[in-house]
Amino acid sequence: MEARLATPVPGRDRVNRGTTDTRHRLIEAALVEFAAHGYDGASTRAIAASAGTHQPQINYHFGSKHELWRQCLERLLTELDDTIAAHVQGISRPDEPAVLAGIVRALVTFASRRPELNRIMMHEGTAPSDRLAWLVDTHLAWRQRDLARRWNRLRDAGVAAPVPVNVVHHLLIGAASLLYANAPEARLLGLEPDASTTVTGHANGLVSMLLPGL
Amino acid sequence: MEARLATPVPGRDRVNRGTTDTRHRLIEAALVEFAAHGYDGASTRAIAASAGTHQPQINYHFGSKHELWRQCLERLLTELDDTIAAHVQGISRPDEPAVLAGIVRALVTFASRRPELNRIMMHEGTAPSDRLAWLVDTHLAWRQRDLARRWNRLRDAGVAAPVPVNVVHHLLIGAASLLYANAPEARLLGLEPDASTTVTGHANGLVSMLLPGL
DNA sequence: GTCTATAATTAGATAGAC
DNA sequence: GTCTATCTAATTATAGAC
Repeated sequence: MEARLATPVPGRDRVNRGTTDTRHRLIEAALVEFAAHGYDGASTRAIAASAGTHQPQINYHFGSKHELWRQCLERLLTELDDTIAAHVQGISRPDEPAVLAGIVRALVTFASRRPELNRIMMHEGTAPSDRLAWLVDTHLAWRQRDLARRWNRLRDAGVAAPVPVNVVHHLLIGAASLLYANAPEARLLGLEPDASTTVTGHANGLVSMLLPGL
Repeated sequence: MEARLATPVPGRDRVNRGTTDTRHRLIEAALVEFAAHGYDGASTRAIAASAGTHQPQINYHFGSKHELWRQCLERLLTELDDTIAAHVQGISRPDEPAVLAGIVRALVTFASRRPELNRIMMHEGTAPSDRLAWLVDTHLAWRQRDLARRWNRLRDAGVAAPVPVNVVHHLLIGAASLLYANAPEARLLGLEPDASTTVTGHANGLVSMLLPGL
């Protein structure tokens, strides 16, 4: 593993910043490390250093690395739901096609602003584990079923592209998020995943591909 | 990291299987481990055990974990090129739209049969590293440029969907491969990424989405 | 609640017998 | 070329001072 960070709170000793503040900084630092290097590749020392504190704080505040990871995902999925809700509420005439278009735009927007969720999902999805089983049972299954129901109705109505229901979830998530999940790679290729023109062009193109009858 | 494997060649001692045989078995085992757990998460001990040999064999045959990883990618990318070539050669009238359709079908087919390449790419693309820089320089950049040129011509001809060139590479790869890269997740969701009906439906749907004017 | 010190385990790489 | 034994460094988690 490449060297990354080693600054363990320079100078100040035993600063009490309150429990919620340290917890939030640890979660924010952890979700970035988990996203960049995967669960096994992320070290609790690097996370603590990035949060400006020391490694044993993780076990004090969360009990274990696993529980810290779990709370990172709760945070990220809450933010995703907030983003989707905001996009869907801003629709003038909310019929079914417009709502799905709003969800697609929300997925692209969120992936660009918070690439960490899709990065972690892509790391976890490559092998069975307790973490993956928890993710699927508590957060992924109902989302996949909800999209499948919407897709079936839109296919029947003739507005959706001829994509089978059993592949549409991963096709949509992959098409919407890989550019941002793999942003370090995209930047080396000369692309600009962070540019607002990139994101809006991406969202518009994906919506018109998925819903040609809109 | 979860426990996985611990069977270190039971019984037979110092069996000389020839250098190429052991090398091939190590590469095959390594690419599966790298795909499942990422570079940092994959242990050379687990790789060697899965290949039916011992951990120091990796350094004997490859010099380092990094070089083993590099040779895994050479192997996988060669197989990808073979798959694309086979799909493109089988086209009766090879005009530009038909060739791109063949490439798309090849990407979906290969992702389903050899999910390890896309898994490793998704792991590596989430953070800068020497490995990522090597991947982009020697294997990814020309592929992205080739697709961009094809896409520009097909957009001008009016057969391609209204997707900007700067996002089409990741949109296509993500849409084509996430279902198989994250197959362990998909299976927990009740999907069947390995079924031939899934793969052909996926490929057909993606082609008609990307090339509505075909 | 924060910090230092450290225990217990595991990592990749090397030396040398056969 | 294969195997055992081992070195050094890194990992997560814990004990206890302040």
